[in-house]
Amino acid sequence: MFAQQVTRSSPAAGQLITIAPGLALPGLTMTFAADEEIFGQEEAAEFVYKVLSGAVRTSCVRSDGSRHIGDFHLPGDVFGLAAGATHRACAEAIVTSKIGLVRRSTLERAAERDGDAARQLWSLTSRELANLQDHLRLLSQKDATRRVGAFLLKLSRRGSSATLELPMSREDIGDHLGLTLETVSRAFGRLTRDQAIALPSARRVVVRDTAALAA
Amino acid sequence: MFAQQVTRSSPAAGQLITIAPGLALPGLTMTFAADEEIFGQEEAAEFVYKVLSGAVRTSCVRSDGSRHIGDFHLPGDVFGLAAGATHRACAEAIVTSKIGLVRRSTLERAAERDGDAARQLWSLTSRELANLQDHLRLLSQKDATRRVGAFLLKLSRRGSSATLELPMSREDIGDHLGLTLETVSRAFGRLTRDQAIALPSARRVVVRDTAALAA
DNA sequence: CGCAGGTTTGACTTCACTCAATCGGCGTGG
DNA sequence: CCACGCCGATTGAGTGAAGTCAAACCTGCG
Repeated sequence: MFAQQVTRSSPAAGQLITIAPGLALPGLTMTFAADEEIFGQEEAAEFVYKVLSGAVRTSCVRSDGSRHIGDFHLPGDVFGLAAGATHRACAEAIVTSKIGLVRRSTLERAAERDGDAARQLWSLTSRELANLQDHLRLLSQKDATRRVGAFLLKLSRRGSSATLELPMSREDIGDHLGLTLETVSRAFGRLTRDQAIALPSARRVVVRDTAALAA
Repeated sequence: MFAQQVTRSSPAAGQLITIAPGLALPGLTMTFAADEEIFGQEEAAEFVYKVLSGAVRTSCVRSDGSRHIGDFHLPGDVFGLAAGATHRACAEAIVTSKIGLVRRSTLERAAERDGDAARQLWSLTSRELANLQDHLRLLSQKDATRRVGAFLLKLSRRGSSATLELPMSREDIGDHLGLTLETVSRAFGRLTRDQAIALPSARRVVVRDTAALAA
């Protein structure tokens, strides 16, 4: 059931990781296999992470055993920045992923030295917060099809092409949107029938009508 | 239907507003009547606000006309900090509220001068983000009673006494939790029957069993 | 070629929404 | 001081959308 650290690569040190435009800091890169844990809930927050390739989900388990996926992180995204002393969620690679790591202490020293770096970090956190507010608005919306549509729309805005390659399963999407995997699947079906998207395969989505998704 | 600026007080300038522990900045205080707008959606974000007394809701209207309440702000809370150039939501006083205002430019100058101030602001934003993540976890939970229970629990942790005075209506709570006002009312009823809370009056809640609320 | 995983589809149930009526407190005015 | 009216809250009946359980279906991979 759980991630096994089968193919964790030996860390490569001495890399420069670009945390924000104009803010590159020394760190290391590691490769994580699918379903491998990057950091755990309640774990001390030692690093800040950046997705170089692959995809990551940050999730936590509720008291009733159900899982909540806070967010998905795609190449270019920085995550683990919002944590306090310990992580409030765990992060796992969805597919094989190359991750850049920068020590928080490195970050803090850079912020102290350089006011511009501090502002970049502040701005990064603010943008993350705005993202979260959007997602909140999405979730407080009830209609399942709209939720899935908005989710796909957000993904499609990231990619250059109209075709999306989904790294995550229906269950992952469900746990992110507060729906069951069956409902997510039915929403895909309805969107396909309504010509809003096309589904060449289960994990490949072609966005046909962005307006219909936003509806 | 909408806020009317009936009793807006003339602003009192030259006050020191405590934005964060050890970060008091010059600003002004204003008093807003119930349902009066503090700032509007799409409005330029000129100030950062702090609740001195009363209660505030930040909300926005979705494309389908329904209202989403992002958060409630109680005395001591700072809001409007996360905004970019313009506000992404509007803020209204729920009851008569005294609000402290500090210009963003004042804040930014303080952050540039003083590294510690910058860190305080960063930390404030991070805490707001963590709050939002909690709320997200709450919302992706389906059970209406649990949502309301968790909401009351969060409120009760703020107050010193076990008795809560709710400034907001059932509809406000519903728009915050993604429920209808009737469902909120039924959840209150169920929690009362289960001895988790007592309801001396509609707007007064006595928390009897915190464990039952968390369940 | 067959297995295992994720995905789709189906039948049934449950829970929240909708619409509607009633209740209750509070302020106003007679 | 009491009666009325207003507004928010509660309660009820019926509907609909998503959840649950279960079976069938791909599809990539050993």
